[in-house]
Amino acid sequence: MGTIYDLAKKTGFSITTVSKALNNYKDVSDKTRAKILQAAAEMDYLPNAHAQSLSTKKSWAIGVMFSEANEVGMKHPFFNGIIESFRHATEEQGYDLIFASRNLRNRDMSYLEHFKHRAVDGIVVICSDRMDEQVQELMRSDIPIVVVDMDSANCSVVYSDNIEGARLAVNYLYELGHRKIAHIAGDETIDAGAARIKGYELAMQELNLPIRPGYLVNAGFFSVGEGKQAMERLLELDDQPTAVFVAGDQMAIGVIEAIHEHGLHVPNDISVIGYDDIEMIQYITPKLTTIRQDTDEIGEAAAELLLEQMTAKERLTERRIIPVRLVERASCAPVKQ
Amino acid sequence: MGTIYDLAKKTGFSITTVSKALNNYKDVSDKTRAKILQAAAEMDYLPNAHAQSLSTKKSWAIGVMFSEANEVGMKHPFFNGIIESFRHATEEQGYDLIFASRNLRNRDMSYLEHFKHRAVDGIVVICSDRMDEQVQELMRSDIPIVVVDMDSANCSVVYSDNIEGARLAVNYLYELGHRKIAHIAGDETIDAGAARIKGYELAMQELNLPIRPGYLVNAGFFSVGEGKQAMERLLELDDQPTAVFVAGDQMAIGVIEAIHEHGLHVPNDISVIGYDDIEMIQYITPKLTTIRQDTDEIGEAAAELLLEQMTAKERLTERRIIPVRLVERASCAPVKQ
DNA sequence: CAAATTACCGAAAGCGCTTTCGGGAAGAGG
DNA sequence: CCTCTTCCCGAAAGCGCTTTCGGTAATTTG
Repeated sequence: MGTIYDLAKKTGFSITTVSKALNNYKDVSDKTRAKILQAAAEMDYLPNAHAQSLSTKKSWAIGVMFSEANEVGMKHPFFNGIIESFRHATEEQGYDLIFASRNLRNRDMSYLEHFKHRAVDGIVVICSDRMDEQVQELMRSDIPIVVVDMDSANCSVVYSDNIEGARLAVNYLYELGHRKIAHIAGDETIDAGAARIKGYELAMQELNLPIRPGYLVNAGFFSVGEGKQAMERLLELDDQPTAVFVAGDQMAIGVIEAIHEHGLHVPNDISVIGYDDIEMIQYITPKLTTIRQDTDEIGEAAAELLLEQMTAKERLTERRIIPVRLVERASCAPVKQ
Repeated sequence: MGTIYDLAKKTGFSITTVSKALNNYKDVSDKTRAKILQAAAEMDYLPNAHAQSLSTKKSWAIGVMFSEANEVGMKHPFFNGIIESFRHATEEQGYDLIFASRNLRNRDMSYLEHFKHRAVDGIVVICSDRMDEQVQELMRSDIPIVVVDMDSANCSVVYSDNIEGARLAVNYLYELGHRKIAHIAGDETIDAGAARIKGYELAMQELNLPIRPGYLVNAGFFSVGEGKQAMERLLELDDQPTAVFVAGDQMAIGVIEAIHEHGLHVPNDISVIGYDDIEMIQYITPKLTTIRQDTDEIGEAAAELLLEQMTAKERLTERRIIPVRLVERASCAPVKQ
């Protein structure tokens, strides 16, 4: 591979000139530039990123932090769609992604510390838990940052229009004739959960529908199992809902499971609508009608907001809310007379 | 944050001594070490990773390359399970993962070049396409490397016991009374596809079952749609199989869809068994019986093989084959009389 | 008590690159 | 022909850290 010293020796120029030629400085003649590039190609020269970063204070790396709350990490079907799209967008600008550990030579360190150690140019955090101390610390720092799926006044954020999504869901059920509409909700400590609850309440109010006792049930953190449990609570009610709006697709899978185990049919007995539009719900029975979050667009928006800060070299606080849309499949039907 | 120069000034020692104290050299007294560590803590000192790497030639970073063949990247439900477990294992040893782009200041470069540029300590590639020129190049290099889901004599590899897996599947169907067993296969250019075909043929031979005309159908690259198409071909046969072993879960989903659309029932009319055990198949109808690949163990084994090389600082070529097991669910039934 | 260890510390070189600044040569202008 | 630009190029400092090697002071040994 070699260094610029080797290149300098080989071509007879100084390392200064070599470096300039490589970096397209204008004060080197076309002829010498050509010679140097030629020599570089011949010896497969590649600049050392660490030396460059040390000297320029720019690492061309973006640190990514996943919420580890549920220990799924990159397996999360919604988050990994976002990160994939984010990666594509930043890759085009020449950035690499680094997934940091919290372990430095067996010494524990926070994500912020690790990112500072690595001197990343920016940080993306994909996390729903606003109480996470690690995330708080990142947000307080002065490194360019964008956080996804969570709101904050102190840094750039991007998330879906959860209130509108909830409204879409409720209105859709209403138009199918449903009046007894329940909501299986995500925990209120999670922004997405709270916003969808709010949207549900708003929509119900706008439609002059009462939220009957027990119709708003907290199902925690979006897992299949929690969804199932929540639905079982609804099925115990004397006054059962005819439709349920579920705050997440994974939960909705559990919800459908519970309904089926109860001997009821989806959607003939109970309609269910989910949220997210993760891939697998196209393959369950019935195919789930849901509110689609556009992971591609979320990832791109996040990249955009972060790149903006990195080139401006200052923190900005922009909020980007991505529209959602309803995807009609087969889990909702007109209410039975 | 500050540098070791600041620390030196603050404590009155030389930067040499500061560095030694920080790195637990034994030729610095306990007293001065304590002072220096104390000062370091006070000023939130963190070593600069780039400077360290430049000086030590160790970056504590592992480059990861995903097969981009199907453009799913980190969304791939099987691969991302592996990478997640790999990450956990390497994190414990203090390594960070870097997902490289192929773009360096708008200059195209290969993954190998990029990894050299970043001076990673090792590389993990998760890829099934043995023809990928990028992967070939990585394997030819002298950087420690481990490749997952593919065989090679030139570097450390880890993959599932595909032959045994296929055999398990076929034998299981046989024990249920099936004799007309078809195989919907992955493409032979993919190691996993080829091995499962081989296992299928072997098992059929061991059981003295003929592979009837049209019973071995190539379904390409493991997608739902390709699986569906392949099954439609099987359904056109005069002599339809009573059971089909499908080389991947995603394909199996398509297979079931095709069977259902044909008015037949799984498993009463046709049994289907998949491969992988990705999460979503627990939620489809019927729940898919499958051969489970242990992504956790694969990721750990890959980490182990790579760490071994990185500490030995030389390339090794070890092959690790991870056992599989059959997970019985509801998509297979005894053959109809 | 002199000599030989041992314990502790620092000067300096080096890792590979960028960037400022100055200087010489060539060309332009009068 | 002389001065002023413009064009190219290189010396040197600096980025933050590691590591070798040598030196002094303190300690041990005989």
